[in-house]
Amino acid sequence: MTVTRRGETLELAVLGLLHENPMHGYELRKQLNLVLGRGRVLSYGSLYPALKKMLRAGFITEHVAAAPVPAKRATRARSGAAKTTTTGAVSRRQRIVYELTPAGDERFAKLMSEAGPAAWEDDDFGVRFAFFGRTDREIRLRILEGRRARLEERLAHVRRDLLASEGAPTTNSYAVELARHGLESVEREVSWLSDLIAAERGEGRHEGQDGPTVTGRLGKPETT
Amino acid sequence: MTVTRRGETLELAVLGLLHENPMHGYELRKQLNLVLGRGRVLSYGSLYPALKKMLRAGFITEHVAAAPVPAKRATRARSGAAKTTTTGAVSRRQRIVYELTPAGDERFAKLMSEAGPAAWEDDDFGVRFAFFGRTDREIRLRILEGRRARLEERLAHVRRDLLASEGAPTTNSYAVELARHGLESVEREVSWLSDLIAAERGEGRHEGQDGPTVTGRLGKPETT
DNA sequence: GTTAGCATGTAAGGAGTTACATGATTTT
DNA sequence: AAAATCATGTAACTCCTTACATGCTAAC
Repeated sequence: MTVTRRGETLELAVLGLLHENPMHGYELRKQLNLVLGRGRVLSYGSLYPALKKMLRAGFITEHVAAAPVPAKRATRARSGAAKTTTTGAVSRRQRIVYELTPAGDERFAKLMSEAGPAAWEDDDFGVRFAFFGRTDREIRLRILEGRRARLEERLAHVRRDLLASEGAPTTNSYAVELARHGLESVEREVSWLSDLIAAERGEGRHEGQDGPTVTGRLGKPETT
Repeated sequence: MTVTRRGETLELAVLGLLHENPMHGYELRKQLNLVLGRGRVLSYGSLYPALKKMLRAGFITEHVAAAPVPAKRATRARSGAAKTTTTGAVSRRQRIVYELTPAGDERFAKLMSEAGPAAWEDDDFGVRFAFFGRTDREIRLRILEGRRARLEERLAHVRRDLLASEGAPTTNSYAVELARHGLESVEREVSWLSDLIAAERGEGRHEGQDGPTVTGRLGKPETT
């Protein structure tokens, strides 16, 4: 019925992340929080059932794995002395690692290529953007431009309502200030998008091997 | 059980808006979209049931009213010539106007004074901020500071996850850029809050009659 | 030794969306 | 004449959160 169903967003995000590398739930969630953005924090009550569903659908597989030795600190804390665990290797905390199946891979590609109107909405956009590394430039541009148009539409709408509300008997300055601030941050996102679009277009000809097309603002600030 | 229940946000927003002036559903929704912020658009499927619930609770009353003459355009378009409507005055489209009862007034005051942790969350914060005009400075400060702390906590969390993800085998530049952009806009909100807090503190002594305490950034840009 | 973080789940419930229904009025 | 906007609702459904339940491991 509906062109692009809600709820596929989470699925897409999981597929995308697992495509990069296998992960267990707990870590997956942390990555999802970044990718889903807006400071949203996904609950386990959402994540695990979703994973189960994807398992049933055959998009992912699970297998129990031992957590790798904590690396950094492991050098010092208790050298030999394996407790009393049956297996020779120190039985670490168990975790369930999820991995993409070929079917999941296909599913991911399919969802990514369907860049319908839902892709310009907040969450969906964030997820699709996060996986631009594996998206054709044509689609990248479509999404970026669609998103920008969507935001501009939003701006127009809000500005309109804001003007209308100024005619009201009681003008609430705080509400106006709030709306103004909101407007400003949307405007900022629009210009961010414009930069990205320009960069994407600029790279047009010599497009090729290296991942991200962004140049202007990208790059880690001062981390080494 | 829970300190401040979800779902009270919409109720609070409606109470606050109706406190300013009576309104019908359609208009209420527009105002709510401003106050709820983030470009969220509330559906009627949420609004009307909520209003019904508040009616039952006795916080608001409804009464049918005729829409006022469209005002602006009415001056030119057809001067005298009232169509053929039975009533002397041109029978306008009917609308249901909602008004606050004394009980609703009380309810609003009560909810506003309970500025618990829920008040620093996105939606709740926006609503409370919008009604700062009728909030004590003490509470205003508590909310502003709580909100700022909440955001800073969020920042720390995201930055932590971001660093951790950089150690991953596959570093996804787009995801990083997305997170960076998100971070930036949260940082901007923090400084906005800091300005507001400073302004709020500055006005400390000669606090009094005029509504908003904000001075630095407020004021319509170039409208008139 | 206690707190904080790691790790995985389930059940119940709520809040809100979508889709459906319907119709008047205004603007182009 | 058509399209947009105004205006009010309901029913089904879905996604997600909250609260519960459990236990290991690292750091202070």
